[in-house]
Amino acid sequence: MSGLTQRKLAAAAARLLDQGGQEAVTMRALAEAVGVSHNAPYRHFRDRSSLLAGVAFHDFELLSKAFRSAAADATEGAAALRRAIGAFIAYGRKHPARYRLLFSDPSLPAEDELKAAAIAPFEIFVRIVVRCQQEGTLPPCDPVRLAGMIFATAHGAIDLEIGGRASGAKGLSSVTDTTELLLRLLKP
Amino acid sequence: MSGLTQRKLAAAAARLLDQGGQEAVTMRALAEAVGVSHNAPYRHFRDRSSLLAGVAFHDFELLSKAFRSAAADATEGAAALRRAIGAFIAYGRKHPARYRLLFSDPSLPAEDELKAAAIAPFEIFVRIVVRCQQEGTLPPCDPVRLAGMIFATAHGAIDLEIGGRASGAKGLSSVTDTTELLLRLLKP
DNA sequence: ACCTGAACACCGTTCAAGT
DNA sequence: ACCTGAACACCGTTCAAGT
Repeated sequence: MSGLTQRKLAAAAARLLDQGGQEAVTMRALAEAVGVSHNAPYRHFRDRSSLLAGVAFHDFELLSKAFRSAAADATEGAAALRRAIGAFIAYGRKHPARYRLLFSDPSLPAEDELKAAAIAPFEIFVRIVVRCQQEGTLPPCDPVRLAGMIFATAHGAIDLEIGGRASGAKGLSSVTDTTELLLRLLKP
Repeated sequence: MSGLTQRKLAAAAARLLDQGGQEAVTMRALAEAVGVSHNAPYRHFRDRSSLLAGVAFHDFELLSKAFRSAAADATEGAAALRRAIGAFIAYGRKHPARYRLLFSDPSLPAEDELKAAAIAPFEIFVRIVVRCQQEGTLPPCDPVRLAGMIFATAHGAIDLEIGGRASGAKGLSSVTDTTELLLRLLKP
């Protein structure tokens, strides 16, 4: 697991996702990008689906790191929450195809290792929400549900934007606007 | 436009989406489902992408109708809002692949006719939000932004659920829970 | 006008064979 | 152990030809 060639392949797949989206990630384009024969990737990944799972695993850890930094760098919970949401939005905008792979694509395999990596960022997010509740900047209620709700709003706004569904007429012109409005109205 | 065979093809495509998701909708499977040669669909749709656009157009109108019914059948704005959100959730759960096609898929073409159909349900949704504001069951602020925010939350929760990202640990076990929590916390 | 079969350039994946 | 070329069963799409 995770030998050098394997990591090189996953990195190349991430690049293909950024450049041309899901459909650009063909096993053959990947092989060519790395400079091997069209079927060599099968030595390192069972199939296309588990290659994408490898990219997703890496990126979930990346987001965990970003959320941890947000929590550590801010002195107040409210600031930590805004930084975490900001990192989430920035990732979605910079890497739309990878974002969808992580948070939307229903074909992503449900392996235990990947599921654990997927839950990690959310758990950090919950801890930030708890801090806000202790500070009194978020209402007192079940923190997991509250975090889930805020997370769903951010995800929905990001997904609508990168899917091109957030025309001005929809009041979703800015993802930051949407999440800011939510946080403002949630203030107790 | 919209001859009999064309509508039969779009209906068959919707069925394929429901049964096997995006990847099951191949021009060849579609042709077989309707009983014509593998390239006959090209007489009615420019390509696969515009076939999917045809399905999306039909479903946007379906949702507009559902939202209009929600608005008409309820005597109070708050009830209308819950019915509209309920219809939105029910559609997403019953037709996940079609839901993603309408609200997530970035490859959906950006034709004017389709964009108009896509905005229609949201405009009805905004009017319901305005009614809630007049009743005092939603806070007074820019209604389009508020509607956009509620819509984003519902979409995010639905998308996470049909993508299999809403394990219990995420506090997103029930989409209805998430939207209910939002509406409860938004009550002025 | 509408449909057909053949064809082209792609795919993912497998397999026997090489070093 | 790792890579290769050939092959298979699929795709979307085009085109010349039929009625």
